[in-house]
Formats: sequence, C-alpha cells, structure tokens
Amino acid sequence: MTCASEYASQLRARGFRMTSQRLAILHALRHAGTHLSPREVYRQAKQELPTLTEPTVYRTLEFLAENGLARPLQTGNGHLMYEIAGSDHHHIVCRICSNELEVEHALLEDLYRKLESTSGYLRIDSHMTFFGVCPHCQ
Amino acid sequence: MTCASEYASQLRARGFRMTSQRLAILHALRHAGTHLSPREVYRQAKQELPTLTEPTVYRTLEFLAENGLARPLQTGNGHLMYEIAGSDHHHIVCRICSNELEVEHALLEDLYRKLESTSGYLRIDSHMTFFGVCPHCQ
DNA sequence: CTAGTTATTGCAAGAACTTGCAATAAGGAT
DNA sequence: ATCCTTATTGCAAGTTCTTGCAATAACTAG
Repeated sequence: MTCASEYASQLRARGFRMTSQRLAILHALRHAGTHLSPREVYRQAKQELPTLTEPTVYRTLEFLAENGLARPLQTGNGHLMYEIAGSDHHHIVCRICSNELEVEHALLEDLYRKLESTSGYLRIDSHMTFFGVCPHCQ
Repeated sequence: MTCASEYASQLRARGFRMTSQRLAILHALRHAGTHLSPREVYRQAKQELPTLTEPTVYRTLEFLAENGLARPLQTGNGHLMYEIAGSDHHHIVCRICSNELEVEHALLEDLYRKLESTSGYLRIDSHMTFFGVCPHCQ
C-alpha cells in the first residue's frame, strides 16, 4: 500500500476525504523532514499544486493535527509550526541562537503522570517545546 | 514607593525609559489579574491612553516580557497571551472546553534538572502550558 | 532650567492569518 | 457509469500582527 493511500484510508475510516490539497500538504511536510511554518508549507505545496490557496493551508494543517497526521509545535514567538507525525519527541530551543535539540519522550513520562494525578486532567499533550540557553551560547 | 515608580526604576536601572504607554499597558495587565491577548491589552489600555497604537502594544508586550515585568504564555492555537509578572506557576488547559488550572512550579523542578543535565542547556524557560482533557469533559 | 542624546512612539504600508458563504468534487449508493 | 450527499475548497473581505522610518519625548548632563 502506498504512503498516500495509507493516509487516505486513515481519513476515510473517520468519514473524511482525501483531496489533492491534503496530499500536497502532507507531501511537503514529509519531504521537509523537519517542522515548517504555515507559509513555508504554502510555498512548497503550491509548487506541487499551484491552485492551492492560503486559507486551505491553514485549515488543512489544523485538520491534520487534529487527526494525528501532523503535529503542531509551539515556537518561541507564539506561532505554530507543523511537522509530519512520527516518532514521539520534544524540542529544546536556544533562546539566543535558536539552535534545536530533540528530547526523548521518556524524560517527560514522570511529569505527565504527576500532572495527571494532581490535576485530574487526562491525555496530556504529547508535545512540548522548551526554551533554554545552549552550551555554545552560555 | 508607588507601584508605578517601582517599575520605572527597574527599567531605568537597565537604561530604558518609563513611558505613559508602558504604564498604561502594565496597568491593564495588573488590573485584569489573568492573562490577556494583545488585542485585549490594546482595547483596555487604550481606554486609559487613547493615543495608544497597535504596534506599540505588540512591541511593548514583547519588551516587558524580555525585562521580566510581564510573562508570555503559549496558547493552544499558537498565539501569545501575557500576564503581569508574579508568582511562578504554569497552566494546564482543557483541549475541549478550554478550562484552565494552575500548576505549581515545584512539579517541574525535577524535569528541568533532568533536562539540563541531559541536554546541556541552561536557564530553561520558567513557563509552560500543558494541554489535556479536564475531569468534566472526560 | 536648558539643551542634547537616543530610546520610544506613531504612521503607513504590508504580511500573516481568519471567517462566511457559494461553488466544487470525493466517495458511497443505485 | 451516474447521481446524491455533504465534506472541502476558493473567493473576497476582514482582522491581527509586523516592519521601516521619521517625529517625539524621557532622561542625563551641564
């Protein structure tokens, strides 16, 4: 089964539809490998599908995030970026040079358990971005 | 010493200036008690100082955050909100009803220490917003 | 009190993001 | 294959946020 039809059946199983727009956007995210801002997604996916419009990109990214095909990431200046769904990891970003490092999910397990028991909240978000000062900038 | 001149001397000590705009914005944040979006800050501070403009609000909020007089908070949809600097706490927000709960900082101490030792990053950010599903929506 | 330095603001224009609604097209049913 | 339902898109307009630059005004020093 191709990667595209894999995505398609995931959506159809939930009553949604696969469209050329969604495919182009997924394609852009997958091809990039890292996280992209909405405008970068727009720029890249538009090369594959020139009729693509901006509102569609924003709505689609939100949609893909809600359905687990993409992951939204918080950036330092309060904007969202997205990456293709995949391995469970987090990020730590240097406040000075913006250098990034991946953080394994295992480190956060404890905290999540504590938060769940003290707050009563469940299904706590699976992605966090931390900010600090990297070794090089210290 | 009044609260206003307290702020003023904090800024002057670092070579910055206190202005009516900054005062109006600090006033709005302090009066609100909770976090506000930039446009809410604009709306409220403009009542106190009608000549205030939008770009000034955005720039001032960022400035106040950098200088520790206000705290930037990440919201779920990737926008920033701000609150007056004060007690060190975090938030957990319900993904469904947007209900919020404060989380003590103590819960995160462990994690920060682990992150610092495994990543080599220092001065890890002192505010986090978590997302989950609150007891009422479960 | 006055003048000088320069941090800060307002303005104007532009970029990023959102929203409502009518037109389109994906997928299921006949 | 064709039709139907309705999820999804594009359009157009609006709102939020950003940027560069000239004008203003806060503080310092004389």
